[in-house]
This record gives sequence, structure tokens and C-alpha cells, in this order.
Amino acid sequence: MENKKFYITTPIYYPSDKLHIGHTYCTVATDALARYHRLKGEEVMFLTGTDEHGQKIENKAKEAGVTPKEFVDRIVEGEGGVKALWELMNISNDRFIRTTDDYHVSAVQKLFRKMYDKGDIYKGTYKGKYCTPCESFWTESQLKDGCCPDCGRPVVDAEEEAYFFRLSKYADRIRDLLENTDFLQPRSRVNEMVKNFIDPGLEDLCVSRTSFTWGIPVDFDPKHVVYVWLDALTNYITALGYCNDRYDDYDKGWWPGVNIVGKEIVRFHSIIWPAMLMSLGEPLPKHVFGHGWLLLDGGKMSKSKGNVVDPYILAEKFGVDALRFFLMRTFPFGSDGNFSNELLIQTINTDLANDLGNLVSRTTAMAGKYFGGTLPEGCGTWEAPEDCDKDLTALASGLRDRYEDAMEQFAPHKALDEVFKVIQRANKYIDETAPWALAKDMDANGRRLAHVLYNLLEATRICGILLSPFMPESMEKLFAQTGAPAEGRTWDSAAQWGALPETVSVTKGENLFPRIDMEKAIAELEAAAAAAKKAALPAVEVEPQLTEKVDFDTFCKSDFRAVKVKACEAVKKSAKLLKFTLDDGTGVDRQILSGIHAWYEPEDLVGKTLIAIVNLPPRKMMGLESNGMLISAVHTEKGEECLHLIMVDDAIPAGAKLC
RNA sequence: CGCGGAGUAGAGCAGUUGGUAGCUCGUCGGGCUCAUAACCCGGAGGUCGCAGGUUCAAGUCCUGUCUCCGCAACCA
Repeated sequence: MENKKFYITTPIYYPSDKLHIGHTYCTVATDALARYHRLKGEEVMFLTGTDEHGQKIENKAKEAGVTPKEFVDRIVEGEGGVKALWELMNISNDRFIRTTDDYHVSAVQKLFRKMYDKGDIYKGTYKGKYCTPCESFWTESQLKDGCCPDCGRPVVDAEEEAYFFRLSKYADRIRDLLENTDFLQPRSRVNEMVKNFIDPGLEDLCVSRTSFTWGIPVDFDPKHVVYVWLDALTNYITALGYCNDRYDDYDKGWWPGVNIVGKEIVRFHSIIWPAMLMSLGEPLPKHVFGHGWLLLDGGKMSKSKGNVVDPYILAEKFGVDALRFFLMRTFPFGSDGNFSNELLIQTINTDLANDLGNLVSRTTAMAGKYFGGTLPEGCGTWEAPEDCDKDLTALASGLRDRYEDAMEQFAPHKALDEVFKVIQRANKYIDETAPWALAKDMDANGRRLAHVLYNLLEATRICGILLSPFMPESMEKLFAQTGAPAEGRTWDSAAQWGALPETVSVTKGENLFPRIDMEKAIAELEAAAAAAKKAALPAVEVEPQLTEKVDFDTFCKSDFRAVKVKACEAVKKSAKLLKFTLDDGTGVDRQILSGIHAWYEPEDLVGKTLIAIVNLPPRKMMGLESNGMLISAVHTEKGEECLHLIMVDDAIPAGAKLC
């Protein structure tokens, strides 16, 4: 019997910058769904990847002084890059596609031609507003006050030759797909798409560009590159081998699959993507699910706001599983949610430390204390179950099915809620049965006590199985402590109360989820964020050089001299100023004030030979007169100003002129 | 202007097909001591933005209205 095939994808991310918690959210969710289907015994293919073409990356690479490929290589493969992040987050993707991969490039060219031959792609003229300095086309609606939204300069009417996809031809079928099937989820997204885009009428779509070159060339017309629609969306099938020989899974029945996407690209996935597949004569995705966003302080997180959350820091600090769990547990998958560090820590403490971790801890501790870690034979049954026994077993036995319902609806937050109802019930069960009281008379109550502990282990086992798609590593540790064997960790066994052998060996191990000190952790996170911000600043920055020329005579008028520090003291009531008494070779002491106390202590400077300009007009500072200026080298390091006084060889006599 | 979403206890949020308003934190009181100062029970606290309407019954449907947020060609 062949197992059911399940294909699931994340969007391919745009590697113009480091990925943040939002990308992590999406990928973790898809991973949990993939692992859930694997747990059910299905054959799973899980794809993620990167969308590497386009003008923005071309520009970013230019700024960085590297080729576009070098630029994306660094972000995708490099340290702290996309692949490293997924590895850290324990993402179980089977494949990773980069749109710069050879097989994808040639496949896109082939299917472009296929659609062209069919007549669904045709050559036309792209008319729009063009910003010459930015070399960008804009539509009427994109313009800000009639000017380029990027640079604010005026735009001109322009047109260029381009290829178009006959999207309009498929409008009716798309409307039907959206309105009358469960293709697009959650359902709330349907109205948005239909009202915004279908109702006003679908226009044909420009699918090629000549204004930049970082893309897949149209092979029969190489001055055009394929625009992102065809390039990016088709990754879901080229990665299976569609139109290429690299893989042969497309023909093996892996397609159609499920596309998990962020809400901002629902439009492309629910209108353009199915239309393209219709044109190619291929099956449509089973579902496109548009999840919500993680917001910060109620607003969008973005690089420009400087409020992006770094998943690396969080995973390192709180653990990968805790972070994964938090993301899935806290936010309804289909809608937006407000991210905060406080909420993260609170969720970890409440659900993982207090409820689940503590349940495991007290259960395993008691099994060890009262039975040496192995419960007696026969502990799985009890002749006269009390209400609390029935309650717990009933709730836990039915858990798998309720969990499955939620997961099938793409509602992991609901599935987790069901699991934690059982965990909370189990904690209550301990209070109700009071094992420590039973343990006082083992002769009379030993069998009852063993049964109580067995029930707790069973409830924990079932929860552990269902939590493993979310927290794979931690559940391994949990099973190691509660002694559940491999056959007691399966999907089937999650619906079987009593699947745990009675005499497994139970060991109390380390705390699965340590409690987090909220105040301390928040303080550390803020410090880390500040440090990261600092690290992002350029290592060394110097003032740009002046382009304006100064004529030689003017330069010669500046009288630079070597001077020796005879005395130096801080100016009272001034944070910055030092007062220098200098020997300038004239025999008369010269006094200069300099605002460098932040960098130098006065006693360290006495006797040094410095450089000063001596013919500046006198100037009063803090009531003291300064005659000239000491010369320093200044630069910025990690956003911090640095200053070095120019000190020269003490062999140079006071008053020596610099020229 | 258009489209979409949100307004529910002090805070943050749940509330599939309309039928006694829930959760986490906080707060007040009690219990327990197996456990990660954790666990269990109970109390206080909400006219579910506002105004109408449908209904035996509406946070849940309809109409109007106010406020906030997002989207408007690629940012999960």
C-alpha cells in the first residue's frame, strides 16, 4: 500500500536582507504542519527556498560592490544566513530551491515558451510613468503627488516592449475558484481578493522587463528577462521536476500541494498562480493559506522602522523549541498578532515551565520516589475508577481527534490549546488524587498510587506525541524521561489510552523548560538589541573628503607649529575642556583650550610634543582665552566618535614650523 | 476616495454553524507540599466601540455610525 503523499511549501523568501522573526514564523508553521503529516504516516515533501532575482537585489549588490550572485550567496549560504537560520530552527525541509539554480532557470524558460506557444503570452507595449534617474516604471496609482515614489522627482510618459500574460482570459475561472471552493484559506481572504482585484476586472499582466538584467532571460528574446511572476511562483513545481530533469517527482504524483504564504502575497498566489497553472494545463494547489503578520506595538515590523526582531537572539536565549512553540501557540494562524518579548517569556513560563515541564517533573519524581522508577505490573487498570480518573482518560483519549480537526483547518493554535487543556487537567488530577497522601500507606494504597502515576504518564505520553511536530527535540527528552518506547510515540498510539507498557523505566531528568526570570531576561534582551544595533554600524567611518579646492596661498597662511606641553589641567565646571600651557618656541607661554577630556587625562599629556595652529584669532571659552587649536585625527568607530591628538617625535624642538 | 481588518474585565487575547461571556498575566482569599517559589480551588472586575433592527434568544446575523490599523504590484 502506498502512503498518502503530502507536499507543502513556504514562500520563497527574498534575500535582500537578513530574515527576521516574521519569516521564521511562516517557516516554523509550515514545518510543524509538515511534521504533523509525517507523524500521521504520510509521505511528506517540504520545500522552502529563496527568490533571488529582481531589480532590488541588483541594486543592493551594486551598493555592496559585488555581483548579484555573490550578494545572494552570502545571504543564503553565508554565516547567519537563510539556510543557517532554518538549520538553527530545526526546520525539516526536504528541499531548498534557489531561483538562480540552473534547473529552475531553464525550466522557467521552457514554460515561458510553452505559454507563449499557446498564445497566453504575447508581445505588447508596456505603458507607464518612467522615472529617468531611478530607471523605474511606475503606474499612475503608485505615484506620490504625480512624482516618483522613490525619489520624488517628476516622471515622464514612457513605454517599452514587453511580454504579457493573458490573465484576463482566466478571470471567470479564478472567481469561481475563489468563491465556490475552499482553495483559498482562511475564507476571510476571499472577499478581499474578489472585491479588490476580480471585480474591477483583471488586466493582462506584464511578465517581462528590459529595465534590468538580473533575472532569467527569455531564451527566444534575450533582451527581456522574465519578471517575478513566472520566475518565483513556478518554483513550487520546478522544484518537483516540472520542465526539468533534475527531479522527477512531479510525475510521481507530488503535485498538487499546499502553499503556505503571508497575507501580503495572497494576491499573487490566489489569482496569478492558479491562472498560470490553468494556462499550463496543470492541476491547481490543493490550498493556498494566507497567514497573518507578527506586529510590533501594533504596527508592521520593518527595517526602516528599526524594529525587526532577530530570531537568532531569541532562539539562543530561550531555546529553539520554546520559540517555535510560542509562535504557534500564541497567535491565531490566520490573523495578525502582536509580538513582544514579555509575551514570549510569559508563554514559556506559563505553558512550558509551569504546566508541561512541571507536570513531567512531579510525575517522574514521584515514580522514582515511590517505585524506584518502575511501576508494578497491573498498574494500567483499576477496578473502580473515580470521576477524576474517567475525566482525565476521556479527555486525553479524545485529544488526538480534536487536535487533528484543528490541524486540518490550519489552526495550530487551536490544536495546541487542546493539548494544554489535557496538561492542565493532569496537573489538577495530581491534586485530586494526592499521591503523597497515598504513599504514606503503601500496603493499603500502593496499587492505587501506581495507577495514578500510570495515568499521568499516559496523559503525558499522548500530549508528547502531539507536541512533537512543534517541539521535536524537547519531546524526545520528555519521552526519555517518561520511558515511552518508539511504538508508544506513534500517531495511532496517540489515540490509544494504555499504549504505554506498565513497567517502563521512568527517570527524572533535567528540567525540560526552565523558568525564565522576566525582568532579567528583558534587560538582557535590551542590552543585546543595543549591542546588535551597534554592531550593525560601520566599523570605521571617516569624514568624506572635501571636493572644494583651496589655493596654495590660502593654505600657506595657516601657521602650524610643534608645541610642547608644559602644563595641562582640566577646566573647572567643564566636562570636555582641557587647558594647555604650551612652549611654542617664542619664549612666551601660549594658552590653548581643547575639548578632548573625554579621550585624555591632563597628567598624561605633560611633556608631549603636539601640533597646533597658532595664528587663529583668540577665542574665549568658559571665560578663558584660547590662542590656537591643537590638531587631532578624528573618526567614527561603531557609531562612537574617536579622537587622537597628533603627537610627534620629542626630538622636534618647540616652535618648529610645519610646511 | 476605494478595499480589508480590528474595537470583548486593569493589560494582552479566544470566542466554528446565534442559546447561561472564556483564557493568560495582574489582583484578593483559601488549599496542598509530589514538583521548576511551581500546582489546585474560589472571589472581585465586562451594558462584548456606539445606535437601531431581525429573533423566543445576538459578542455572534442585518443597517447605520465613530475610532484605530493595514493594503493599493512583490515587505512572511
